[in-house]
Amino acid sequence: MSPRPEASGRSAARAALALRKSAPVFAALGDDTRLRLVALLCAGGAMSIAQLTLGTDITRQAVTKHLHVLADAGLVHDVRQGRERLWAFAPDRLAEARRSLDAIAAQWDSALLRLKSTVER
Amino acid sequence: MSPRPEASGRSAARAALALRKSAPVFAALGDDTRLRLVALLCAGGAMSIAQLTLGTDITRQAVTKHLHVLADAGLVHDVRQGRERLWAFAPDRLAEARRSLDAIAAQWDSALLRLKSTVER
DNA sequence: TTCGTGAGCAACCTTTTGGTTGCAGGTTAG
DNA sequence: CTAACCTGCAACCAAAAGGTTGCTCACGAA
Repeated sequence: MSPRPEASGRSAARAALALRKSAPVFAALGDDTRLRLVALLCAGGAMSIAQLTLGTDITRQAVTKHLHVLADAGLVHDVRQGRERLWAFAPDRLAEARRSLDAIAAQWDSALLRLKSTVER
Repeated sequence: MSPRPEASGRSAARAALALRKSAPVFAALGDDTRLRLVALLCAGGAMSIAQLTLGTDITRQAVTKHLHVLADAGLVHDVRQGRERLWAFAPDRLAEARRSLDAIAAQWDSALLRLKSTVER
């Protein structure tokens, strides 16, 4: 009876917790500048703050703040190297967020299926 | 030559656009209350504001504001019915956001692969 | 018709956010 | 050693976000 399609039980509660845990990640991604930073670090490997500021129209300090927001959300981590500080993408939290969205979508699909079967009955 | 694995060309630019488009969706999901609302509407079908306020410790007005934020992000839409107004989940934008996260993850994986092959060479 | 209920609108308040400027501290190249 | 460069910290500011209260309006049932 385990693969039963979500009877509002324990697994739903677990999903809700995972969802609440992903909220800060979504909040961190919900900004153009930060989303761009994530994409950059994701494609180009670790970069310094100065490099990340290049190509932006905001101050280095603003970029620093955004990086800290991303770090607090666990999307990014820093490595000190000499006089620079390199920032790198950290994939774990984003994977969690991805699973959360998948869970929501799956819940929607199953709700649609239930509705359809109810109508046909 | 179309399914070439991302040579930083036109398709990358298209992905960047899709990403920027998803930022408002992530911003809308980046709040505990709204995430909970989305999960509710996703599982339970359309609901009125009064119903959605039940089980929350905030005012009906606050819930209304959150619903408007979600509607602006395209995650939810409303249907007027008599004196009530029902809110329902709208899956399209969330699917787009999901694809955006997938694209980021894929970019990360391919970057790792490139790095690995470079090291081995 | 009248009363109860679900909703809209507007004003207001506090906290957070996104951004800036200015200055001080390490590090590395010449 | 010294100058150039990358970074950190703190103060400050304007705008946006999250929330509340108070009032009004529309609908439905009795």
